Amino acid sequence: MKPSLPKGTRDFGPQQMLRRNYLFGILRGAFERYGFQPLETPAMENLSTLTGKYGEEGDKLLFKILNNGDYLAKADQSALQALDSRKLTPSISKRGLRYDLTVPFARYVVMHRHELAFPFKRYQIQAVWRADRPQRGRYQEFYQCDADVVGSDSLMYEAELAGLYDYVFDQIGLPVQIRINNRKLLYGLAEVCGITDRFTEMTVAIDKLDKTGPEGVQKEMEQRGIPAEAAAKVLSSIAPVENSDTEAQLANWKQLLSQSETGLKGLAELEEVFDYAGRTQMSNELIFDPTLARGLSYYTGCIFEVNAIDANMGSLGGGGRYDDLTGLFGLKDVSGVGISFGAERIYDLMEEKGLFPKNLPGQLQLFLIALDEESHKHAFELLQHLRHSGVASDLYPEPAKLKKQMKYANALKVPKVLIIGSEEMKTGMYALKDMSSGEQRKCGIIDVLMELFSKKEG
RNA sequence: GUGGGUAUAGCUCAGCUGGUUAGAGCACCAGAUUGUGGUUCUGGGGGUCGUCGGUUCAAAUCCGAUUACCCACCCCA
Repeated sequence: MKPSLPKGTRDFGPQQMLRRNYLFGILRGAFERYGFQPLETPAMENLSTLTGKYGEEGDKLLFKILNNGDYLAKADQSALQALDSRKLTPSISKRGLRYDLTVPFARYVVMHRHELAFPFKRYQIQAVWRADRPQRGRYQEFYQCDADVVGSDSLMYEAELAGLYDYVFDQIGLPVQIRINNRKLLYGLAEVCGITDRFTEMTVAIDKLDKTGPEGVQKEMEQRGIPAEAAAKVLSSIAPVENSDTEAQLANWKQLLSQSETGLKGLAELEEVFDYAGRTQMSNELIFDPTLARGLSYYTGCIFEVNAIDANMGSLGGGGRYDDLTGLFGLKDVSGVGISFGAERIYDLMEEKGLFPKNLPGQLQLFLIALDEESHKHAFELLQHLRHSGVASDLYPEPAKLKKQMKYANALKVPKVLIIGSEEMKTGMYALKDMSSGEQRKCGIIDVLMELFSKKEG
């Protein structure tokens, strides 16, 4: 049998994993520093938890798990006869793979509402699965990295999440632009233009601005049943005003939305977020962007998106506030706000820009090579000392030919090799070789340790 | 869900309108070099040409079906 991989899935080899772990480590550290607590939920959920949460499209993309045992005996016989897959599904599958991290999180919050201290802040880094057709940068199994707060409508959290984005991308060494808008402001715009019945259509169209340009958006809105004049008004309103700062832009919008209560509320929220954010030190820019819409989503307040400054890649993360996340599970009026990091894209960009450090945590640091039986035993003892001193190290399983062992060390990409023969064993002065420069010198075990630890810090 | 592409060595791919024994680069193994990898040179191993069927004296090559993967759109991360 020929080994193969299901479509849209990937193996992550050792070199890739070291890099992924480095990135996830930065995220984990940042989440924890900002007071978010870790959470993991099962790979599979009851189908009843998942269906109906992602729209009709989403339901089609759910991976369903076939029931165990004689599932056909318990199947809906009439649906089976009629070859009606949709009707048959609930009777042969009661579980599915998680589609995102937000819905399982909402389920968790509702189930544990009496034990949790609100506001509850959690982060979650786990794989999710979607039965989408794969394409470039899109997989059926991929990781999401989310941080959410539920149980408070304080706008402090919006500013905090912007700060979290800033902190993470600063640590990674990737300059970004953090954009913020408010769905209420967009709703106000729809009110002013008289198209509240086409609000979702409007946001979906606006979302495509950077892809299709103003003409494309105009066309899209008209196709979706928005009158041409109203569409033109929407476009002129969100068009960038040259040489104007955030303050001036917000003032401008205040005038535009003076007849819309919702719109003004959105503006006031944005002002408050900027007030909080202004009291923090940020390395990246937080800018108001009225063209940010975030499509069909369930967001109801502030929304975010992050883009790399000098790379034309899609967004590296996004998020926002949703007023009634847990309502679907019967817990009303719990406001939440959260963000997500597009780890796969961030990874690709880091690779492209060479942002991964050369010495990654977890990488083997030293490889021991022994040349005869006696020195092999000696090396084995030495190895235990090195490991207990905190050096990630290894030894070839037998005193094979030096060439063979060197070749192995090279394949492992280990930065340094320690060669031990009878002479070295007697004197305690080992041959320490740097694999990239090829330089080699004799040194005692203390020197070896000093060399490795000084390297680690630098 | 709609449309397109590809399938030949472990990997990336050549192989013209059908015609001897199916090739290259990388990788692998051995030697040049009995205490030095990565670089260089020499040699070597490795393929039912995705699967099934059809056309033909003859199919990796033409035709059909099928399976798998990839790419684009929709949507999304």
